[in-house]
Amino acid sequence: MAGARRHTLRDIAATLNLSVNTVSRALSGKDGIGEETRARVRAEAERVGYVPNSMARSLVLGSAMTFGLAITNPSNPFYAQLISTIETRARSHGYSLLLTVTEESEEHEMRAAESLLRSSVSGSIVVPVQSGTEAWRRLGSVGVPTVLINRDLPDLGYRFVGTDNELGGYRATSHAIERGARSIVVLEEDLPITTIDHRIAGFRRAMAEAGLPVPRGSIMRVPTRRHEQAALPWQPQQAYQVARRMLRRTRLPDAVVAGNDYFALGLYRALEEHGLKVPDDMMVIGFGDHPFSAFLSPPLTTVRLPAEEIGTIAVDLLLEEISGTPIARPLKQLIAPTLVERGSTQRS
Amino acid sequence: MAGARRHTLRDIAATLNLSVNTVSRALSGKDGIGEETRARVRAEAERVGYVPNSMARSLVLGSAMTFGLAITNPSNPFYAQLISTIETRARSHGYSLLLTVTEESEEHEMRAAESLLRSSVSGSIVVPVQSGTEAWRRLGSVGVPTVLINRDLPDLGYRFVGTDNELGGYRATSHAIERGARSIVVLEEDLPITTIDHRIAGFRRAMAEAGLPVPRGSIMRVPTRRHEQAALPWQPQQAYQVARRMLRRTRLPDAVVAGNDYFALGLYRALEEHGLKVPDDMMVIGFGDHPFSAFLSPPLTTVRLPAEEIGTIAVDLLLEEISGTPIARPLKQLIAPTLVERGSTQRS
DNA sequence: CCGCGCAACATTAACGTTAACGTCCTACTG
DNA sequence: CAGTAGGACGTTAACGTTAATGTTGCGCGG
Repeated sequence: MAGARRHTLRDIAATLNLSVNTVSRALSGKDGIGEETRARVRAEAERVGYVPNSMARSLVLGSAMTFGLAITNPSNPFYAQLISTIETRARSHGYSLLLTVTEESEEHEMRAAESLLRSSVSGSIVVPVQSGTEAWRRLGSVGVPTVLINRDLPDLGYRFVGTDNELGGYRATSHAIERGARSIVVLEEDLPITTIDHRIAGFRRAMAEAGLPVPRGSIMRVPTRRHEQAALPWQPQQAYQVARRMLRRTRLPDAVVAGNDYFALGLYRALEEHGLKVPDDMMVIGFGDHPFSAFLSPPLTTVRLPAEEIGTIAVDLLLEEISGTPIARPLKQLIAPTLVERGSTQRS
Repeated sequence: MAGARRHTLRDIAATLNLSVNTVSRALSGKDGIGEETRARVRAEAERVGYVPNSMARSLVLGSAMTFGLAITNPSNPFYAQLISTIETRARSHGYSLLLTVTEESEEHEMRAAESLLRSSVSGSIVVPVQSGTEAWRRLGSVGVPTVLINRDLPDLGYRFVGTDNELGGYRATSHAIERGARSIVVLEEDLPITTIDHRIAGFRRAMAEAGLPVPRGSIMRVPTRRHEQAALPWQPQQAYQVARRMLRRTRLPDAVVAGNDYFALGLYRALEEHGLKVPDDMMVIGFGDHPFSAFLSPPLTTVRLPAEEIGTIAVDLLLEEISGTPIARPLKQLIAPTLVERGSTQRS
């Protein structure tokens, strides 16, 4: 790891007896440069392994060619795929990705926003913790294009791309009803997040349309304490315990709609221990279509979230906003999730 | 998203009738500044919402206070946790994280290295694709401290932190033998990666020590075509198909050691379809301890990889190298994985 | 043969910050 | 009371790049 100082434009200019500006223009392909000179500059740059200093470049250009991405938890498969999609798409347009992990903590979120601000990111894509709007308000107020994904912060008036969770909840529930369920329980995370509220709203709508009652106890909350285990995705363990509590009831539901596939997994175990068969004794529907879900026994019916689409649109929105083209898209954009029907709702 | 220009030190200096330098020192907490002046500066900075421009700062300081992280695939749970750990630890030391996704492609890797170089990262943590060393050689040659994780590139002589995969393979295999297995098959990914080779070497050592033969066909390869589905983790589907091929053999193994838990999952299905019970008819051991593995039926015995430890050490190595403290650690560091014994190897 | 225009380069300034060095004034020492 | 130390601030330069503006010299038309 030898500390060979990096070569600069000045170095090249000096060895070739040219001015710094000439070298700059030669390398950046601008005209007003003789072909022979350009070739000489290129050769020398190649020889010494010249790498432009993008900090100096950003400083003078006012743009860092970097997008900031604030994610609550990369171990959530949905967010992992978002990271992949966003990074790849951003890079294909010449932008780098500055990643911040907020761990569902407002304090981390503040630091993350501060960090993105300092770095003068050209734009940022944010999954807000949704416990406060302060952190991200400043980003917009200093003119950093910001797109919220997955969870909205309506107060800010930012662009938003997310899943139509209401529709997801509705489709999952309707599907269960179609397959014969009359009494349905929802197993949701214990976080004050709009995505969850919307899913529950969709559940209620489906039940109402079918004329089915939603008695007390239909919505069960799984305590997830994300703060303490930030690096881990939702633990099936907590859902398992809540499910066991549910199984002590005298009247059991015909179906359970779980807030994510890990919850469904915990439920699977509780049911197995209790001697109940999926789907004959109880149907199970998950959310997220995690990579393992298709291979459970029985394969899990689940709502597939449009991660790729959300990531792609988010980047495109930033690009359009930066380029100044008027954006012919709605301010808030909800992508419909699709229900993947599998064995856990397929009664024989 | 009003384009309010960002305030600079000069703005503050102007309104307070001070010099830029005074303002700078007041805010950065250096001495040689009157307490009253410092308070006035702080107040004004607060009032206008001053945010230091880290590009200008990096330019003059020569350090961007940024680490680069090159990951092949964030959807791999192991890498997802690495990202989490590394980001959090880096941030706690004041460093931001520039993330690049290489998608197991040498071409992407070249671009990633180039990008990190341009950004003058203070250090970088790299999971190499291992199809070539060229991309990362330059990083070191211009003095960027670089730590390889998970996969080594011995030619480069860089620091390396990874899992002791040989030991992992050995422990998994020994465990199966202890539990009575005599004929064992290994299901591994079809990539030319040292981690896989080491796991297989550990397998062979355990077999040899137990005096067991390793006939042809003991190592089965799962084609994974990562390039085509970069955003997805390993698909159980491919392992399932390979497993079915295996089940057509006349003599079946007593145990299968899978290269990762997704493979084990595919195997579970193949076995179930074939009417074979885990673990009584065949034991299964996975690699990675993915979050779902403890909740499979039966729960999967698997080798837990030390993601947190690797991420932490990698960041610490960079910090030490940057601070110039002599590092009292071996150049190559292998962390021992731990075997998590669960139901899939627990015969009744 | 004069002057104009243009190609090919050089010079200068600027981006926002930090570091090294200057300058002033006050207060203390002998 | 002269000398000086040091606190409080200002000035200057630098980081590496790009953009705006100068400066040559040469060819060409009138």
